[in-house]
Amino acid sequence: MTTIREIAQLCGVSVATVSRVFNQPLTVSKEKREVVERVARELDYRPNESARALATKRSGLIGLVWDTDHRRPGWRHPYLQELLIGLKSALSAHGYHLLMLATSGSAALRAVGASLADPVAYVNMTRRHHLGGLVLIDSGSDASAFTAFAQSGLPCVAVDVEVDGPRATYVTSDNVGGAAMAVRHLVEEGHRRIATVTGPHANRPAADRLAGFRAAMAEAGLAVPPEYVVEGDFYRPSGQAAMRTLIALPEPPTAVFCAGDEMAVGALLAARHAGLRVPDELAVVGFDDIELAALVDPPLTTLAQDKAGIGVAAARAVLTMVHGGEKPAPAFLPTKLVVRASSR
Amino acid sequence: MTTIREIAQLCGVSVATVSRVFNQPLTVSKEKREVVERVARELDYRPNESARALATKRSGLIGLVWDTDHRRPGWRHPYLQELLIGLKSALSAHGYHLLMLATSGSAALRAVGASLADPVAYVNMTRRHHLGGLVLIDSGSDASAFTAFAQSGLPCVAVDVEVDGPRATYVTSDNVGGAAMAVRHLVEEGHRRIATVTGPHANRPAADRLAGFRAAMAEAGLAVPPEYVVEGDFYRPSGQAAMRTLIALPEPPTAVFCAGDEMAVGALLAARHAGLRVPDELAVVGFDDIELAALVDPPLTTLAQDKAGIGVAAARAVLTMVHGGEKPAPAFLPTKLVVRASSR
DNA sequence: TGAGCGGCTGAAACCGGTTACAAAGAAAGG
DNA sequence: CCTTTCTTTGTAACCGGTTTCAGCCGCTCA
Repeated sequence: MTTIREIAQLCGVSVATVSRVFNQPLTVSKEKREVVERVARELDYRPNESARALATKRSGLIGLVWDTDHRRPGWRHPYLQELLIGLKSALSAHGYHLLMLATSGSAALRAVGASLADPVAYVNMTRRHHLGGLVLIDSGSDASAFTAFAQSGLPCVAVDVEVDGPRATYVTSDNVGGAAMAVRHLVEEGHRRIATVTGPHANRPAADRLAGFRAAMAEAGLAVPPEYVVEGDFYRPSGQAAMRTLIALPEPPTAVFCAGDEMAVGALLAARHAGLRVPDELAVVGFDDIELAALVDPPLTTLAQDKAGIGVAAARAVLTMVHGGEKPAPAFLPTKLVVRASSR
Repeated sequence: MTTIREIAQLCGVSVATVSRVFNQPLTVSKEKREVVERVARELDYRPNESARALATKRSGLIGLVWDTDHRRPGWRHPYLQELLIGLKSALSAHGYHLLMLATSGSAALRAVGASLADPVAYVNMTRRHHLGGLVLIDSGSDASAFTAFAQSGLPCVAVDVEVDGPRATYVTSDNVGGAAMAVRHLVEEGHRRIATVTGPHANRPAADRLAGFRAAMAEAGLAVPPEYVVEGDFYRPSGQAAMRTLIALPEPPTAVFCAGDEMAVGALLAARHAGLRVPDELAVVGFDDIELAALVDPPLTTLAQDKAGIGVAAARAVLTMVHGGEKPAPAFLPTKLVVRASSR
C-alpha cells in the first residue's frame, strides 16, 4: 500500500502538503497539487482509513442498531429492505458507511449474559469505533434500550420509535394524517359506523394512528363508542381476534381501520370466517402497504409509507448532528392512500 | 477516553504490559494482570479500534456488498432479513462486525458515473478499511462484478451465486436435492406428467434446480418432453406466463415444479384464470418458502431454505479464510419440503 | 559454580495519517 | 523603503495502540 510519505518523497514535498492536497486542496499551490494528484493516481494511492480515524477521531461510519428480538423469533421488520436502501444511499452520498452492530440476535453473546441490547454496549461500540452516530431500528420490543442510549448525548436517530435526548430524534410516518385519510376515505364511501384496531398504546405510531382516527371521526361528526376501539399488537392473530369481537357486537361496524396491514389481514380472515363479504358488508383499511397487502383476496386498501424515504430522512438527520448541526425536529413523512378492493 | 498509557502509569507498568494483558494475557504475571484488569475496569477503558486496526492491519470488520439493482427497482431479496440475522450473529460471536458498503443503490454516486458495483471500488474499500473479507449478496443481475472481485485474491463469500477465485467461495441451498425432493413428492402423489418452470439458465441455483428435477424424473422413469421445461426469470409474471403456455399444451402437465415461489404464485394465478382447481387438476410446488407461500390460496407446497443458516455458513466461510484457513468448499445447505394444500 | 534456558518486563520503533506552529517569500500599505 | 499581512510550505508532535528486541531474573542441570 502506498503511503503519503512515499508520495511526498516522489514529489519532493512534505507529507503535510500531500495530506493537504486531499483535505484542503485550496491551501496548496496549483502546481504542487497537480503533481501530487498525478503521482497519487499513478501509485493507486488509497488513504488508510484507520490512520485517518485515529488522527481525526472520526471514522466516517454510522452505526446501525437493529435488534432481532429473541422473544419474538418470527418477527420481521415490515420494510427493512427499503429502509436499508434509503439509509445506505443517503449515507454513501455523503461518504459515510453503515456499520451493523452486533445485537441480541447473537446466541453466543446472550449465552454469556451479555445482551448487546444493553445501551452501554451501544455507547461502547460507538466510542471504540469512532462512529459518528447511530440509527436505531425498532426491534418491536426493547425500546427502553433506545431511550437509554438517547440519553448518552451521542447523535442518534430512531425509526418508528419516539426517543428524546440531547442529540436524539426520530423519524416516522405521518401517522396522524394517514389515519385521518383512512377515515375520510371510509366516510366518503358512505360508512358511519367505523371501528379501529390499534397497536399497543405505548407505541408512538400506534398512539398517533389512534389519535388521527379520533380526530377525523370527530371532524366527520361521527361518534366513536368505546367498544369500537380494540387494542391489538400489530400481529395478524390479534387483528383476527379483534375483528371477531367487533363482529359479535350488537351493532357491529360496517368498516374497520386497522393500524397495521398484518392485523388488517387478520381482520379479513375473521370476516371470511364469519361469512361477511368484503367490502360490501365490511370495509377494511390497513396501514403500511406491506407486500402482502396487494396479494390478499380482496386486495387491501392501505396507507403506503414512504419506506425508503424514511431511511433517507434518518440518514439526513444523523448526518446533520454529526456535522455539528442542531438536533433536527422529529420527521413525519407523508403517507399515501392506496385504494384497493377491500374498501370499495 | 482512557488510554493504555494512563493505565500503565497508574499501575506502574509499561504500556507494553497493559497491551499484553488484553491480547496475550498468559504472558503476563498473574499479579500485574489483575491490577491492570481492575484499573481498566474502574476507568471504563475501551480500546481504540482505529489505533488497533492501524497497528495490526486488521479491523475486525467484514464487508457486506448488497447491490440494489437499479435496473429492477422493485426487486427485493427473498430473505434478506433472515440472512442478515444469520450473518450478524455468527460474525458477532467471533467479535466481528458487518460493514455495509455503499453500492450502486446510491443515485448520487451513479450520477457522478461512479457506480460502486465496480469491483475496483470493492477492493478499494476493503483495503482502505482493513476489512477481513467480503460477503456478496446477489443483486439479481450484476454478478459479473462479483466474479471480478473474486479474482482479486481477497477473501470473499457469495450467497446464491457461483464464484471462483483464489480465496472466493459461495454458499447456497442444496438446490439439486431440493428439486429432487419436490419431484419425488409429486410422484408419490401419483403424478406422472410433471413440468417445470426454471429460473434463468445462467443462474447457478436455477441450473441446479433444473438438474435436480431432471435427475429425479429419470430416477422415477418419467420422460421430460422439451415443452415441459419453460424458462422464467424468478418473477411472478414469468411464472404466470409459463403456466399459461403449459396449460395450452395438447397434453398439459398435471403437476408443475417452479424454481421459485414467486413464479409458483404466478402459476397459481394462471391456473385460477384457466379455471383449473389446485391441487386436483394441477399440483404446484415452489422453492424458497417465502412468507407469501403460506398465505396464498391454496397455500403453496414448497422447499424451505435454511435462510439464517445460509447467513451463518457464509459468515463461517469468510472467517475461516480471514483466519488464514484454506478456502472452504462451496456449501450447499439442506432444504426442507413443506407440504401444503397446493400439492395434496 | 557457571552456562543455559524460560518467563516477564520495558524501551522504543512503528502503523499512516492530521495539524499546530514556525518560517520563508510574496504582496500590499504607508 | 520598511512594515504588515497573506500565502504556501515544512518540521515535528500527536492520535492510541502493537510488537520487536534486549535485558533481567530465577531455575535447572552439569
